[in-house]
Amino acid sequence: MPTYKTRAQFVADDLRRRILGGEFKGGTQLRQDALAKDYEVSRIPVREALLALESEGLVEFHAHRGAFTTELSVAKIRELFELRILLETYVLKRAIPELSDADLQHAENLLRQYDAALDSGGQIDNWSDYNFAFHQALYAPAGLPETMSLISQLNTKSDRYIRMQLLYTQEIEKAEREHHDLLELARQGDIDRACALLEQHIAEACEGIVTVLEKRSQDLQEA
Amino acid sequence: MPTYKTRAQFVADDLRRRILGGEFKGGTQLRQDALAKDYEVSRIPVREALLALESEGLVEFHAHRGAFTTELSVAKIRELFELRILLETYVLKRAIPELSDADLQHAENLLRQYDAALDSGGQIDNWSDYNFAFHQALYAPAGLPETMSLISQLNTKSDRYIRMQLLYTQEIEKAEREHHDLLELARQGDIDRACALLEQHIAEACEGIVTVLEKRSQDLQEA
DNA sequence: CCATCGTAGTTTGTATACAATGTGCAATAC
DNA sequence: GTATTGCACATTGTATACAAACTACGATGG
Repeated sequence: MPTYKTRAQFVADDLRRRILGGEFKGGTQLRQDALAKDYEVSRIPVREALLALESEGLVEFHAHRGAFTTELSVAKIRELFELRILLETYVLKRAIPELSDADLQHAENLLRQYDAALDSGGQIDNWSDYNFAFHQALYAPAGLPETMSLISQLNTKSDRYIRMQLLYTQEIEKAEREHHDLLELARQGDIDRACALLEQHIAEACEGIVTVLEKRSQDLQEA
Repeated sequence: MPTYKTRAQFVADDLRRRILGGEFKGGTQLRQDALAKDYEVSRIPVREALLALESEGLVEFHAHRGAFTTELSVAKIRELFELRILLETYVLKRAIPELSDADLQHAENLLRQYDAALDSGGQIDNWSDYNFAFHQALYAPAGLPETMSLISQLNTKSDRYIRMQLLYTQEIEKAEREHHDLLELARQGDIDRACALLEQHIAEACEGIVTVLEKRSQDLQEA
């Protein structure tokens, strides 16, 4: 918890937002000089920001050639989502027996805010944040911070594609219903069915993304 | 695969080696100026190296206060090793059906080099590298690069403690025998027993480390 | 005597300037 | 006409210099 935010962190946060928002197509070079001008800082904090994003898997550095935004293949996306299933069902299983009333209340509050935001016109921009916050609320009581960190990583990497899917399909309501069901199963302490639902929840999101990607690459070939 | 090595990468590699080698006790501050003098470079590449190590979990940055080497609690070590069991048995299960004769030969060659190095006086320094290379040889055929990357991360984080354990106990020969058994089970395609052995292999290493750590902290309290 | 504030000194964070490397185009040779 | 070489330019990587923030210690007030 840095009490103060350095310029490098500020640039990193904003660049992450822009990349995840889809502003740059995969493989585009991020010129340090241009970004430095954009943010009215020198290239040093920009470099540091890019290095931070590299460690998150959002950009790749090639020595003396610069930073390029990464693009995931369908195979890697499937792999990421398989990992998410493995890790997230693992923590959920550990978390459910530890869930306190306060934890459940907290998760429910998140869902309510969420529903409210949906009704007042879909704010897709920060849907990902809400989404992860809800999952985190269910997972955190397991008391496995390292695991949570890995899950967070995986979510960041796949975030771009989740947003893309949400733009093309109307999956938010479905995900939302599943979230309510998941919370209910967690409340009942039904570990097996909760994990099964979670697995399905993630797997279907994956398939949705792959479908969109393959459709889009077909469109590109036709054009 | 950078064709050329920048100074930042060189410093990062050497610092990683030093940290994992136990040169710095947990929580010590790494002063950029001192390191810059050490390596006869400016502070810029040193900063970048420290940032890289931060993303690997070996150091922590506090804004305007600098970088400190991290120290893992027993709870976090247990968590890391649980994650290793989860992920490594997962890839092993996927890898075994894909293992070609060449893959098995490669793994066996690594074991031989390893045995030879052991006989000619224990080279603990690069034991970790050999160790990971062997495991990687068994896992790689699964064709799951993202998963391998996570496993590699977890190994890096726990590496220091593995070395420490090896210094205090004579576990290398035992690990080595288990490696031979693991290879044999993989060759036979016995997924269940191979995964069970792997799980035991990792879990026992974890217990060994925890034992050493708790003994050491007792010694410190007495002193 | 303890707490709080201010100041000096140290260390980090960032800007500017320079060096090193990669890229692309043009000129030349075949 | 094509391939190769060399040079100019653009971009990254690093050094130096400066600004900002934290720490520690002592002075001042309660």
